Amino acid sequence: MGKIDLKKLGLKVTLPRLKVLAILERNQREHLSAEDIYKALLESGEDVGLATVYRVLTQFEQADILNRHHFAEGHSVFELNQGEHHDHILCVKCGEVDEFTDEVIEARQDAIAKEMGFEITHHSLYLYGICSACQKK
Amino acid sequence: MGKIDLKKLGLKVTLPRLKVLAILERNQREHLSAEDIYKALLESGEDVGLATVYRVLTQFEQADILNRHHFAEGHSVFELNQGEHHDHILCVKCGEVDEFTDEVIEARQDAIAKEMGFEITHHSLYLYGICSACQKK
DNA sequence: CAAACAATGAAAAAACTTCTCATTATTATT
DNA sequence: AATAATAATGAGAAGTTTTTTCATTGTTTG
Repeated sequence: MGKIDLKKLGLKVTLPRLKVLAILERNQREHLSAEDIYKALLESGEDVGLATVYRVLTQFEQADILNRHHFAEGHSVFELNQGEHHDHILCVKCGEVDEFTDEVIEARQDAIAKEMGFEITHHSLYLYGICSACQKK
Repeated sequence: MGKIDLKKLGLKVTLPRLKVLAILERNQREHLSAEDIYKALLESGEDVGLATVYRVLTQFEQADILNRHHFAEGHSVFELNQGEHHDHILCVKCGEVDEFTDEVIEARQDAIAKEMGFEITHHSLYLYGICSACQKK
């Protein structure tokens, strides 16, 4: 996978940015909140302020390095932009998050946006339900 | 449209609840935040506390009287549950919100949830883009 | 290596939401 | 219509999440 070049994105190469990036790369399957990342940094003995974490995440989002999600939790979570887009399905009981993609849905979304005169920039689709493990409890 | 019977829903019929309901009914095409509703009440000369507005909205959500949405704004917005489900398309420039429904997408969502072993409870789909009016600017 | 300027940490502040608690209102029952 | 039981309310405090401010530090370009 191609390394992310901060300089090319107009961002100075600083320790906080590299550290946040490292945390995200180490947790590619997770959806981390700003607080999660901040705690992970503290545990690694890094001295990065929470405000900086928020700033860096916002910059990374604008640079399309990562995606921000608003699950029904009250705070944002982030994941590295891994090239192929995907959507999410979440368990309302245990909080598990799975991913999926569906060509049919993608195509319909584009068609709908076109019909309604919108130039689509992005979308968010979250399915909420009870996962198989929680159904058995 | 059938009037909403708070009593049948296990909610006592109180002035704040009726007033919030009236605001929502008067703005069926809008997506109002708790603050919006609170301000609308103040402007109507009603003496309702913000905490009550939040409480009532949460109760209405649980009673399925309304839907809560988490657009990419950082706060919840609400709209009366008008029977038929619909999704949303939002303009990232002017903030306009339009609605749509698509049988194909609905069906695929159910199929995907089933495939993944989920018992689906609800979903949220938001398309973001630039509306036709803003494209011309 | 120095100057220009952007990034940082810490703390304060802002924005949104929930909680606490004393008071008031609603309801079912007289 | 009055009462008792109980739920709802308003005000403010407090909790969360996020942004801003500002003095200091770090990065980059030439």
